[in-house]
Amino acid sequence: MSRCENCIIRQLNALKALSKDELKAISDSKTERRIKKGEKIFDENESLDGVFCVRSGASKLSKLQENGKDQIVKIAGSGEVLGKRSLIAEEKANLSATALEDMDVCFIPKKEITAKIYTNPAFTKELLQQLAQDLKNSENSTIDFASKTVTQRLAHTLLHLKSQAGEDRDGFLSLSLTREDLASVIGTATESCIRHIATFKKKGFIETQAKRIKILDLEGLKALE
Amino acid sequence: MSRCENCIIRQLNALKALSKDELKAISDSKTERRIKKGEKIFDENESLDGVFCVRSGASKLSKLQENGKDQIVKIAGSGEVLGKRSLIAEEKANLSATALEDMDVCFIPKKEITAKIYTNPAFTKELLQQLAQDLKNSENSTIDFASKTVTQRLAHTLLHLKSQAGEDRDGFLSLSLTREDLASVIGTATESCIRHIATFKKKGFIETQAKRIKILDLEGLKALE
DNA sequence: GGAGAAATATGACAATTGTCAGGTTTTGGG
DNA sequence: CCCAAAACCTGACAATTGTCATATTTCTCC
Repeated sequence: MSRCENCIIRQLNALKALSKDELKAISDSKTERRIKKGEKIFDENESLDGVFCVRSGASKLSKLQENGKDQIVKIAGSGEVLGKRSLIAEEKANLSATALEDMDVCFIPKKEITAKIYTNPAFTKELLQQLAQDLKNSENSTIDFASKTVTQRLAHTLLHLKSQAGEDRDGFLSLSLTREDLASVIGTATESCIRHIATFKKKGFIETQAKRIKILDLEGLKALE
Repeated sequence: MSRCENCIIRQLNALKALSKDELKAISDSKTERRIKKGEKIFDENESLDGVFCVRSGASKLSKLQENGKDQIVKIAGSGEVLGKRSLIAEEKANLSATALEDMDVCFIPKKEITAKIYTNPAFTKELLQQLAQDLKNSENSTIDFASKTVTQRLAHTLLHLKSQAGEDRDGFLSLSLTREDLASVIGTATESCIRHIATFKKKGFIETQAKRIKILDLEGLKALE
């Protein structure tokens, strides 16, 4: 069983502001969970009594639409704390979280977090700043959807996936989404997404091998977004 | 000169968590500003050393796009605290704020706010919850742009304007945006927006008088969104 | 109140995106 | 390794949205 005090992942989120003793308390009350690809971590409208700290693996945060399609809002990988917003707002989850790969997450009960918000100013500051960043990212994402074309959003998303999840030793994006999920991230129909990918291939910007994508011309993609 | 202690507007935002003494301190250091329709309150990339509490009048928060168009992210009216996100993130403004009507705002210097974040837990909690709400709204807005049609977004925006700003005695929306601004809120071309408005008129959902819009069939619009 | 500017409106057409239908390839479990 | 299911891909066409050109109406301010 791993200990929060020794976990490097916490450097990536607000938990880094906690003292060794505080981390020990969290460590004692947390539970580790292994989540298989495709499993849900939590569902929209679910009451969460804690947060999930992602140790490894990527997840998607999405919301089911009336037409039955799942609209992805964000891809969240290691270091992210899922359920943070719901915990702070004291509301049910607005989005559901689903594993895109096998994941290791730690569940930290609500009381461990809320207690510290009012007693550890450094932690509070981190939380506020994290929310402020999330808000900026979300606003910028809204702007992209409102004013950019599918081509631009695809280029942007591929570049984002490269910097967020990285590449494997063959140069392919480490996180390969299905075309359906990629289309949802971009906010378009699966077929439309596939066609734009085909265009990018023809233009030499990318190369694919089954669902995997390799970026060949970074500058070319940057010029598009 | 009005005093924060007596200002009812603060009930609408995180400032409501402050004590009378804290409000007095803020009141002494704040400056009131009257902003004319069309004027900018602050610009994107500007360093803000405080926040603007809106007493009256509506504003738009927007970001200039490469194509020269302004993408509106949000309409902010009385009670809203503009610049909050930048102050917390300790960053330059991500969006610019422009008056849509004549406005009265109070400028509150940064230090008045930051000091209280770590000393008044109730205020901190309000701030966190406000950011969490903003984040949820922004995420839901992203979802709408990513998955809804222009018709749906227009219907939704009209209903939102009605509940946010209300109607005048003739039943017209109190806040009348130009078609260009309305199009930007919706994320479409001005002409497209105008055409959808014409369609709504033909169907009896709304009525217009110059730029002003009156909602005739609330249920009809709700069914569309 | 009138002139000029700005905003609103409409037509015609192009470009983009969505949908449906059908194929092919890939994947994962036994 | 094989087979069924899932994912991927393509074509054909429809629907939506964007663009440009040009009226018409409304607003502004002198």
